[in-house]
Amino acid sequence: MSANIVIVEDEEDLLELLEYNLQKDGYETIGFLNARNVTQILDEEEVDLLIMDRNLPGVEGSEFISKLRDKGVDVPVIFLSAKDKESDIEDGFLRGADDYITKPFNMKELLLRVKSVLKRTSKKLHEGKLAYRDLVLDKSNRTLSVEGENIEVTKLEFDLLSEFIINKNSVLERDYLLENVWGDSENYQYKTVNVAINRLKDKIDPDKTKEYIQTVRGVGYKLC
Amino acid sequence: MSANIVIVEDEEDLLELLEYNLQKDGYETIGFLNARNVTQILDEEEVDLLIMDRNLPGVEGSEFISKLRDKGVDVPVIFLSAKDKESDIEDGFLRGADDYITKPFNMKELLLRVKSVLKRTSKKLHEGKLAYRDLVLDKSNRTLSVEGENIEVTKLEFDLLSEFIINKNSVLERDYLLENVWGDSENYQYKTVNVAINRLKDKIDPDKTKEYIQTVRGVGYKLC
DNA sequence: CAACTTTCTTTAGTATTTTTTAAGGATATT
DNA sequence: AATATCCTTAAAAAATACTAAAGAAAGTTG
Repeated sequence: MSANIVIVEDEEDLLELLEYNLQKDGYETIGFLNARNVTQILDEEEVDLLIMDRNLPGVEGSEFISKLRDKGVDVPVIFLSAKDKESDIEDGFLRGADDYITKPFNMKELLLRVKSVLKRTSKKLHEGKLAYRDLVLDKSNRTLSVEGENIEVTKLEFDLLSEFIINKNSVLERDYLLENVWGDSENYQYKTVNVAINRLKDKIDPDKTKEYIQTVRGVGYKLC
Repeated sequence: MSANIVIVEDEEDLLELLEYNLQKDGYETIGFLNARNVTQILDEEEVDLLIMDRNLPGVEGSEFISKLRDKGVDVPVIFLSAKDKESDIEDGFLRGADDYITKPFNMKELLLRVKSVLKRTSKKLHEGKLAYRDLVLDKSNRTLSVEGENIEVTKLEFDLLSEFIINKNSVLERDYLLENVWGDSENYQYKTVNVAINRLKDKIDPDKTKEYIQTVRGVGYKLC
């Protein structure tokens, strides 16, 4: 499934050019000539990226984003702007933009920045590796190696350890784990987590010398 | 605590300039003239960002990052490059960089891009820490350090000390503490607070020289 | 499709840690 | 010096976690 991109740009030619190029790269685009109906779209549709001219007639682009952020909308934003004075660049970043491109710009670079922002915001579901100390998880194979040795893990164990590596050094509460690994904190009791974690501990550190996962009594567990 | 930034740049003048400016902005920097010992540093230290020239003698910057990613190292990377041919930009992004700046660049923009990358990658840098004098509580780990030394604390002790740091300098009555730390002032007697506080005092100041928590006779306790 | 295997959840009993209670001694306040 | 308040200590109680094993669910194989 491809990403949905909303573009707000008052120069009609440029808007068309952007839509054309982004669509050619396989993205779904929705174009606007002003910021008026954008908020609504963000509420209703799954929007993955917002590309926005800062110099819109009426509302200032950065002002607009600032308000969005205040409302808790955290869609990634790339600003487009003719200005390149330093103060403006600063303003753009400070107001919650994820990237900033000054006009005139190279279309190819824009496409790459779009790709880059999407890559780091989308959760990188089935690619790459996660590592911590001598634990290495390979997401594509769903395999685990400990100190270079391959260890068989079940789906649950893999997901659980992923969550810990992503949040290394933070204590994860049982409720959080049930919600984010099991996907439902209502219909499981927290002891389920205990047992699952101990099974995992046993697999990654059978001699109990490494202390990868520590239990934080009364709170949860942490990887460190 | 500020972010740690590793910079790899073979032009000595530029490296110095970067270090100077980043340090001025409050970051800790470690500079390298080549990629040789960088891997080691990434293993050993908590590195929050890697700024790397792509055109290093010997190893190609993007090649280097590519290998890091394969090993599961997920430190954010900003590439620096004199090249601006399209094919290069693409390569740079595809190999796991988080941002890309072409030389010659505006130092202010670099600083802002650094800030931006750090903001989205490590939210927990300043967040979630409570500190007073040389007591530092990290909420995400639930760890306490006193004068830089890590001290084990239980859930109750952690919550208790949190309450004191949040309300530093004000006297907290036993009833208030039972209500806000224990969550119930009905079913506990106030002596419970005494014992808990003394246990805490003992942990954070075993020699009794610091006087972090003072008892206010007839009223309660305060941290100062 | 039934038997089997594997994985996961629940339960119960046990072990461990933490917290509370309580009593006697210490300290401050009047 | 008398009194109220607080600290220290130790033991009892409570909370929490671990272990092992049985039951349930899902997937596999003959």
